[in-house]
Amino acid sequence: MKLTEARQQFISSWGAFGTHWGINRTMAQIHALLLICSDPITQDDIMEELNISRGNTNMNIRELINWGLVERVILPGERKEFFLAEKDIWKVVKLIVKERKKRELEPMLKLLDKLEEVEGDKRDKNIKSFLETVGNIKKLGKQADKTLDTMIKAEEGWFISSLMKIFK
Amino acid sequence: MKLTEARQQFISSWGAFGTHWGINRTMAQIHALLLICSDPITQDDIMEELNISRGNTNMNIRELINWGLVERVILPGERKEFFLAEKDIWKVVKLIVKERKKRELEPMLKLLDKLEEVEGDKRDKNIKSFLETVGNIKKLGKQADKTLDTMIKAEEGWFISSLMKIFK
DNA sequence: CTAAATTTTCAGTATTTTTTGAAAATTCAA
DNA sequence: TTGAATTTTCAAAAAATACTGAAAATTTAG
Repeated sequence: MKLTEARQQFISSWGAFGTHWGINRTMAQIHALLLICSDPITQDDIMEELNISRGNTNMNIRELINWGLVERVILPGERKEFFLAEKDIWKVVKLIVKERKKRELEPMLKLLDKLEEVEGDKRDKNIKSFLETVGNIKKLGKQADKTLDTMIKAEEGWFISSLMKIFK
Repeated sequence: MKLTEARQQFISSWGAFGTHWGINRTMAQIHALLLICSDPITQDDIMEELNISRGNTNMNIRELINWGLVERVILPGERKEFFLAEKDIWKVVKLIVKERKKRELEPMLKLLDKLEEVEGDKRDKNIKSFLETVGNIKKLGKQADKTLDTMIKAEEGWFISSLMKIFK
């Protein structure tokens, strides 16, 4: 396989992958492209490579920057802005986990706390079932939250070797 | 908060949660409803509670059954089919992980294997960068794959206590 | 300051995804 | 069997989401 084709496949499947994870296709594709470029590239480079409009490119780059996955680079003597992705995959994973934990897991846990205060006779079958479900989800969610916190702080080497010990 | 309101909030936020995880809103809402019902319920119950059409209900129940999250129950003396969700949250998580691993992680790893066979001079900056990115993602992906396999087979108690040891 | 280059915004458009509802298929009691 | 009850399918409609492109805002070299 030629590099050009390999790059295209990587970008397109990373994009499809993203859509299964609540990230829009274009954002994931731009990210993929930046991941395989060793040097910073411009908006126009991205527009050309992915065949997308200026507005679309701009908005999605900004979002990638918000996530901390991409940084703006100013090259001396150049008028245009350049963009560069974080290449350390472990850092990438941690950034994504951190962001999604904040956006999704934490609000969910807060809601579950509130829902446990539901009023009514605890012996009522419906209430019992509701509280049981909510309680169990919360328990697992809290554990996941702690584990992810540890992971976010961890060095890759340390984390992987800890996992290895358990999961040989 | 009254049970009715609490149930609604739970269902609606579980639905929103699902959309961030590549599961459609309705499927997640039906799942939420079934999770908090101790007894099996019918399609019509679901349609009424969630205000959705028969076709939509039917398709999404079927999908939940495909995932192994819900089972069809035939009650003696009843003509209609009833549905019941797996209530053990640990099992639920394992079923979801198993399904998504199969649908997403495994195909991705297969693709990365293929992409590593790209032809060309390994000293070319672009090829080098491409191979490095692909290789690193593959390495992490393989580790994740192994860890998830262990998790899928594990008992909750064992798994959580193993995590506790590391992540105190 | 001026104006060209560049970035950002956003209303309108296009695309994708989800939902509906009615018809077709299936099931099952009698 | 038969036909009423129930489930399933799927084309068309609606809703949600993403994208475009041109105008506005911003930046910077001279």
